[in-house]
Amino acid sequence: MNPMTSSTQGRRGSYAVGIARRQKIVEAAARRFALEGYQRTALTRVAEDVGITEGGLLHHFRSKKHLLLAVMEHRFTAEAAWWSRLPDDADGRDILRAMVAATERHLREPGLIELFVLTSAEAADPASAAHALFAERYQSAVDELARKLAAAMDLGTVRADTDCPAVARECIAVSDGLQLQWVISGGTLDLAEAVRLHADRLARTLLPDGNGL
Amino acid sequence: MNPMTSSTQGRRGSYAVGIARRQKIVEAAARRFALEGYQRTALTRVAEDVGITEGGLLHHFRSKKHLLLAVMEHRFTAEAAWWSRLPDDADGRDILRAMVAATERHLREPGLIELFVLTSAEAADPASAAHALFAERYQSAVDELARKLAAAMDLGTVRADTDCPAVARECIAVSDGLQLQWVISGGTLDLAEAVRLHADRLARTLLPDGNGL
DNA sequence: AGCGAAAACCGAGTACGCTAGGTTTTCGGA
DNA sequence: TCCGAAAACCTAGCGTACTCGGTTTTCGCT
Repeated sequence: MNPMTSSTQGRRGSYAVGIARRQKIVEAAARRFALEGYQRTALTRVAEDVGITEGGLLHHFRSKKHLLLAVMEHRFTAEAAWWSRLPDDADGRDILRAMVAATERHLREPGLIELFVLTSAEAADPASAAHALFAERYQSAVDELARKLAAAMDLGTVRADTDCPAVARECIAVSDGLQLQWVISGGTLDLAEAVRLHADRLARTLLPDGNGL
Repeated sequence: MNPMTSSTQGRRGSYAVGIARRQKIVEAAARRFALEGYQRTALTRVAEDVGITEGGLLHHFRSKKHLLLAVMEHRFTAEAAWWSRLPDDADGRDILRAMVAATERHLREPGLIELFVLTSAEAADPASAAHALFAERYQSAVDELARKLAAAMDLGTVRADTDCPAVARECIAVSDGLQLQWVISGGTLDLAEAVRLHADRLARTLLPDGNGL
């Protein structure tokens, strides 16, 4: 998965010092970004935190955006791991409830949603590195959710006439869109409740019994 | 509404040259941003376009972000004007159809969605100028939509047990979230169709006849 | 008409993101 | 063990966003 952590035949690969350094940098950056915001953190400060020069830091991460991306990549893998814990034979109601639970999880990690919104904007530029990562992340997120919905449909816990990929896309769109409204409201909006209301309404058209959550 | 366009007693206000200049600047910036992207446009280029210095430009717009904001403000007023054309006695189905029509409108304006996503991210910072504007815009957008839904409910074209503000928030969240997925997909995703599918599903729980669009 | 205050604009300087090239350090293999 | 190639790191310099004075232009008011 990661070609930098172990030497490939022919190529050299990273040294032990480099790997350790990169880890320190990501940790320091994550701390600074959450504390004082992405825009307001200077690369020099992060470099100072780990005891190297700005130029030295740029050797490991080609740009400030690449550094932000590395921070986000950590979060994404953690998120994917959490979702994979939802069993494949989960019924329709379980899946919708997981959407709400995921939102509650996000709310417990301070600064995460802000960083997510920021990276999203960066990914809008097709030339950026974030673009590729986000494109892949969204694809797999939608696919994974659609797959679980389709499995539930096979088991009869989701109505047979459901457009699973479309519902999956909608769920993720609602999650992202409401997160945006949440940050802009300054945390005033009851994000978890808003997601719950959507999932509840969705349940009434999706589940065979026609009831909510 | 705009204290700069007309002289208030005591204060001086802008000069005619200044107002004309600002307009030229916003036009030039909008062109550049759409053409070569926000990040890649240098303020100096925009200043050159209108025949002044970078310092001169910064006199009118305190920062590059403020300039972006001015561009977006134009779009927002145009958007609000479009929505106000939807009559107050529109029935539930009309309102949902308007959501789809609005999306199709956005798709016809190149670069607009990218700029929107970008400004959203900026607005995540409570200290930024975009924050205030977006907070206000979202509030009025949600309120306006909720109001129209409530009016339709009074006329019996939307089910009586509908949580209008929640539905309004959801519609806007879906729109924003899908726009994000659209830019990240590089325009591959059929945005209008995705919005239509959501509106259709919503119609089946919201409208008294229980049919789609 | 023309005074004067505020707007409009310029120019120099700063901080930061980033590039280019050179120097030092690491560490696999002879 | 120690050679040397690649990684790790630094220094110098450029472009850009932004600040801070100072200078010029506008235009309401007498």
